Amino acid sequence: MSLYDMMSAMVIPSPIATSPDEVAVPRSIGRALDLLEIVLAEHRCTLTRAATLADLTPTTALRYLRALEGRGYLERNAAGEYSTGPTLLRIAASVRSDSLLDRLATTAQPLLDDLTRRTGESSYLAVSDGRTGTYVATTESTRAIRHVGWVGQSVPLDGSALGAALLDPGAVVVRTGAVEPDITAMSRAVATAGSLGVAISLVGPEHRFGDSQRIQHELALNDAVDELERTLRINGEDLTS
Amino acid sequence: MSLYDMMSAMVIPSPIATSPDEVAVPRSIGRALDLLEIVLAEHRCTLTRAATLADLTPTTALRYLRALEGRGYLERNAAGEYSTGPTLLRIAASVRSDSLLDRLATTAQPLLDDLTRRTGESSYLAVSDGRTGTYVATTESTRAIRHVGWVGQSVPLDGSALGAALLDPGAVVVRTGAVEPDITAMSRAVATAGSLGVAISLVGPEHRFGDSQRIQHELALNDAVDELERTLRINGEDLTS
DNA sequence: GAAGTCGATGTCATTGTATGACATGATGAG
DNA sequence: CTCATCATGTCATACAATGACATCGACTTC
Repeated sequence: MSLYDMMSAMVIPSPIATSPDEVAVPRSIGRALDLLEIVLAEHRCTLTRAATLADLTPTTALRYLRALEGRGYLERNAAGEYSTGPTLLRIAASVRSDSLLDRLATTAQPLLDDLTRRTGESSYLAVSDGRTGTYVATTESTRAIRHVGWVGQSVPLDGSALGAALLDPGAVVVRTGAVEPDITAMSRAVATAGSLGVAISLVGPEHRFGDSQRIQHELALNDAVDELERTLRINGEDLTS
Repeated sequence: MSLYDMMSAMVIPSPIATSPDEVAVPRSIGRALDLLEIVLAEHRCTLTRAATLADLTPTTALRYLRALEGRGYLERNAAGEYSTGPTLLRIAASVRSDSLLDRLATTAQPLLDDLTRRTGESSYLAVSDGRTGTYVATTESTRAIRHVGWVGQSVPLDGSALGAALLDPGAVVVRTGAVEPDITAMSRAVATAGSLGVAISLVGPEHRFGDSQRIQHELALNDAVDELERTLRINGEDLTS
C-alpha cells in the first residue's frame, strides 16, 4: 500500500451519519457531507472510489455527487474525476478573509522557515476542526533525507502527535509511526480562541529525533510557537482562551 | 432598509432546491446547502432568521442547522447565532493551500493599493462561482466620501458590473445603482483557467465616475488587472484558457 | 404580579422523497 | 471477439424527512 493509499484510508470519515454522542444528522445530509469530505481529502476522486469509500451504491453516490457539483461545491473533469468546485473556492476565500486564516499562514511561514533552518527538519503548520487535522503550510528540510508531502493532506487526530498536542495546549508531544512508519512528529498547539485548532509540527526520520537532538528540536519548536502567538496577538488576534 | 439588510436580501439563494436547467438536487441536500449559504452570507444568523430566509419551518431548519453544526460546518454561540464552524475553516485552509487562492489576495493587495492611489476610489478583489461574487480584499479610498463595507460581502452576479465583467473577459464594465443606489462600480475580470471567477472592481460615488475621470479610472483598472495576470503567470499559475 | 410575544425545541403521524436492485451503455484490455 | 469495470438510468417501495402542533423559557408590557 502506497503512502497515498495509507493516507487516504486513514482520513476517510466513518460513513456513519450519526456520531454516537452527538446530534442526529439526517442520513442524506450525512452522506452528502461524507462524500464531500472524501473528495476533498482525495483531491481528485472518481465516482466508484467515492462510492466505495462512503459505503454507498454507485447510484446513490452519483446522485449526491451530482448535487454537490450542481451547487458548485465539486466539479468534474473530462476524466470523470470530482474535485473542489467554484462555490467551495468562493466560500473558502470568503471565510478566509473573515478570520485569522487570512493571516495565519502568511504570519507562520517565516517562522516555519526559521524552525527548519534551526533543526534541519521539515516543519508544518496544521489546522484542525477537532476530528481531522490538515497541514496547510510547510518548509521542507534541505537534507538529502527529508520528510515531504504532507501539505494539503489531512490526518485523523487520534493517535497522532498533532492530536495529542491539540488536546494538551502548551505541551510538546512526540510520536513515532502514528501516521507513517519510522517517522517522528513533534507537535505543539498554538493558543487560539474559537474552535479552530492550530499547531506547528516538526517531522523527520525517527533516528534524527534521539535524545540529544530532541532537546534542541523542542526548544526551537517552542520558540516558533511562542513567536507565532506573539505575532498574531500583536496583529490584533485574541488567541488566549 | 439598511445597507446590510439590502445586501442580505439580495444574496440569499433561492430556496428552490432544483435549478430549472440543472441537475436534480435531492430536496434535503438543497435545503441544507441553502441554509449553509444563508448563514455564511449573513456571517451570524439566528435559527428563526435562517428558517425565514430559507422558507422552511423552524423545526426543519433547526434539524439541518444542528446537523451542519454537528459536522463542524457551522457553530453556534451563546446567543444562539450560527456562524462558520471549524470544519469549514479547516476545509477553507486546505482548499486555500491547494489553489491559486493561496496567492491571489497576497499578490493582488499591492495592486489594489496602487489602483486606489491612482484613482482615489476604493478598489476590491472579488471571486465568483458563477452565481455569486464575494469581495475578499480591498483598499479603501482615503477621501472623506468613500465607499466602504463590501469586503466579505456577497453579491449576485445578475445585473452587477462584476457579473457583466466576468461574462465578458477583457472588457471594462461600468454599472451604477446595481448593488447600491448612487454607487458606481467599474469591473474587469482577471483571466483564469478553471471555474473560479476573479475580478477587480473600482467603486465610488456616481458623480466621481463622470466622463473625464472615467478614462483615467479605466486605464488604471486595466493596468491593475494586466499586472495581476502577469504576476500570477510569472508565479506559475496558468491563467489563460 | 399576570399576560402576551417570540424564539427555540420536542413529538409523532404521515407521506413523498430517498433509495438500491437491476438493467443498460460505453470503454478498455486481452 | 469476450470480459471487466465504470458510469448512468429506471422504478417500485419503504423508511426517513417533514411539518402541524405543543411545550418551554426568556423577555417585555401593563
